[in-house]
Amino acid sequence: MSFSGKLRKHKNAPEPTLRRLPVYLYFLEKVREEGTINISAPVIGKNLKCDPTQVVKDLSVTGIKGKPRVGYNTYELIHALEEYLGFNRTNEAFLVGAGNLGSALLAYQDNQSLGIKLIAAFDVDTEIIGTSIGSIHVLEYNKMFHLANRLNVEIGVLTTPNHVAQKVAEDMVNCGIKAIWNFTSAILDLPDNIIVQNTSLSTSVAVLLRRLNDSEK
Amino acid sequence: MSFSGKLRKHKNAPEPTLRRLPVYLYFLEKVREEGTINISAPVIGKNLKCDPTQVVKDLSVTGIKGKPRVGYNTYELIHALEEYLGFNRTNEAFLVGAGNLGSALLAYQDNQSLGIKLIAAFDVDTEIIGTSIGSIHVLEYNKMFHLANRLNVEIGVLTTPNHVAQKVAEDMVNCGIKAIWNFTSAILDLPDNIIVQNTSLSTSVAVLLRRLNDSEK
DNA sequence: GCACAATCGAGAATTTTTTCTTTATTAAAA
DNA sequence: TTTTAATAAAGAAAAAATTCTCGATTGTGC
Ligand SMILES: NC(=O)c1ccc[n+]([C@@H]2O[C@H](COP(=O)([O-])OP(=O)(O)OC[C@H]3O[C@@H](n4cnc5c(N)ncnc54)[C@H](O)[C@@H]3O)[C@@H](O)[C@H]2O)c1
Ligand SMILES: NC(=O)c1ccc[n+]([C@@H]2O[C@H](COP(=O)([O-])OP(=O)(O)OC[C@H]3O[C@@H](n4cnc5c(N)ncnc54)[C@H](O)[C@@H]3O)[C@@H](O)[C@H]2O)c1
Repeated sequence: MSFSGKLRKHKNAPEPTLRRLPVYLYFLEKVREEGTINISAPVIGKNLKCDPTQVVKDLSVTGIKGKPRVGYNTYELIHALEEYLGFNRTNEAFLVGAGNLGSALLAYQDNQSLGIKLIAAFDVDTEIIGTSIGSIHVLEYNKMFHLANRLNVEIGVLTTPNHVAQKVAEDMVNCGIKAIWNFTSAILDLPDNIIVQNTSLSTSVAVLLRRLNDSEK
Repeated sequence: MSFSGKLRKHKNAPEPTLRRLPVYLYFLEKVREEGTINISAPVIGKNLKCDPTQVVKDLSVTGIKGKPRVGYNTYELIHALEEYLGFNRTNEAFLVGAGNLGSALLAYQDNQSLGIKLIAAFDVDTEIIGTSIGSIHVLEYNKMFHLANRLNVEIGVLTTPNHVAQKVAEDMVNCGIKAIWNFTSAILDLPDNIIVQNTSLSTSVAVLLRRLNDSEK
C-alpha cells in the first residue's frame, strides 16, 4: 500500500496507471492544439519516453478504441480521459489555510484547471481574511461550517500549518467533506469512510535525491 | 515505468518504498519529540495504517536492525533514514520562476527542511527581481549562468509557466544542473543523463477524484 | 485488388512489489 | 532460571504491474 492515503481498491485502473493518465491528457491537449487529429501509441510513447504497449494498456481503461495504422482520435481520447478522471465535472472544493502554499493554489485557479475548482478559502489570520486571491475571497474560518451545509462541498484542500491539521481535518469532516487533499505533513486520523489524499513534496525530493546519488557513482 | 521522470533502476530500494520513507521519517521525528526512545514496526504500522511487515521491509533498506520485543531505536532510525535519503546533506538548489508556486517554495525554506536547500531564485519579471522571499533574493535570470559555475549547484527547481519550461530547463542543463524538479506540466526533452523529477498536482487530483467517485457507488 | 507495413488488442510471460509464513531472538513474567 | 509472548528478519508465496508476443485489422502503395 502507498501512503498517498487510505487504501481502497479500484476495480478499474491500477493506481500507477491512474497517475499516468493526467500526463497523457496534458500531452494530448498540447498536440490537439497543434492540430493533430489522430495519434498512435508509439508516437505518444516516444514523446513521453515510455513503453508503447503500456500506453495502449493505460488508455484502454477509458474504453476508447484505437485503429491500427491510425491510432486514437485525439479529441475522442481527451474527452474520454476527462470523463474517466472526472476532470470535466466541477468538483467544487474548499481550501483551508491561505498561506504561502494555499495562496499559490488559489491563484492557480484562474490560469488552468487542476481538476478541482476552489470556490472558497478559509483562514484564521485577520490580516488575510477579507482579501482576495485570484478570484476567491478568503473568509473567516468559522464561516466554513455554515457555508459547507449550504453548498454541499465534498472536497477539502488542507494547507494549514502541520500542528493544526488534525483539528481542521476533523472540522472538515464535520462539515460533510468526504475527501481531503492534504498538503501538510500531518498524519491524519479520520473515520475510514473519509478519503485522504496525501501530497507530500518530500516524497518527490526523496526520489530525486536518490536518483541523483545513484547516477553519481 | 512511472512518469515521475526518466527511468533509472535503484539497486537498493524499490520506488514505492522510497516514497514511503519520508513519511516514516516525519512520523519518527514526531514521536522522538514526544520522548519515545524505541518504536516497533507494529506500532508504526498502526499509526500509519499500513502493514507492519511492510514497515520492517521498508526500514531494512537503511541497514538499521531492530530488536525483537523492543523495536527500533528512534534516534538511530531517524539518522539512518536521513542518511539514506540524503536529507542530512545540504543539497543546494536553484529555483527558476519566483511566481505563485515558486514563492511558496522559497518561503517554505525558513520553516522546515524539504530535503533540499534553495540558495538562489531567478526570474525575468522586473517587479520581482531584487525582492526577497523568505531569506532568498530573487535575481535576474541571466545571473544564473554566472552563479551556477561558481557555486556548482546540481539541482534546479522549475516553477516557470509551462511554455518557457523547455527553454529554461535547457539553460539549467547548460549551467551544469544534473537534476530538475519540474513543477510545470511541460514534458521536458533533455539529455538522458539529466534526471527529471516531475511533480504534477493533477496526478494527486486524479487519484483523489477516482477514489471519491468509487466510494460513492 | 493484393501484398505490405504499422499498430492495436488480448493474453502470456516476466518483473516488481506486497503479503504471508517461519524461524530466531529478546525482554519480561513466572 | 525457565517459560512465555512479542517481534524482527529472511525467505516463500501471492498479487500487481510491466513488458513481451502474436494474431487481427487497417491504411498505403504497387
Ligand atoms: N509552502 C510550501 O511550499 C509548502 C511545501 C510543502 C508542504 N507545505 C505544507 O503546507 C502547509 C502550509 O504551508 P505554508 O507554507 O503555506 O504555511 P503558511 O504558514 O504560509 O500558511 C498557513 C496558513 O494557515 C493559516 N492557519 C493557521 N491555523 C489555522 C487554523 N486553525 N485554521 C485555518 N487556517 C489556519 C495561517 O493563518 C496561514 O495563513 C504546511 O503543512 C507545510 O508543511 C508547504
Ligand atoms: N500555482 C500553483 O498552485 C501551481 C500548482 C501546480 C502547478 N503549477 C505549475 O507551476 C508553474 C508555475 O505556476 P505559478 O502559478 O507559480 O505561475 P506564475 O505565473 O505565478 O509564476 C511563474 C513565474 O515565472 C516567471 N517567468 C516567466 N518566464 C520566465 C523565464 N523565461 N525565466 C524565468 N522566469 C520566468 C514569471 O515572471 C513568474 O514570476 C506552472 O507551470 C504551473 O502549471 C502551479
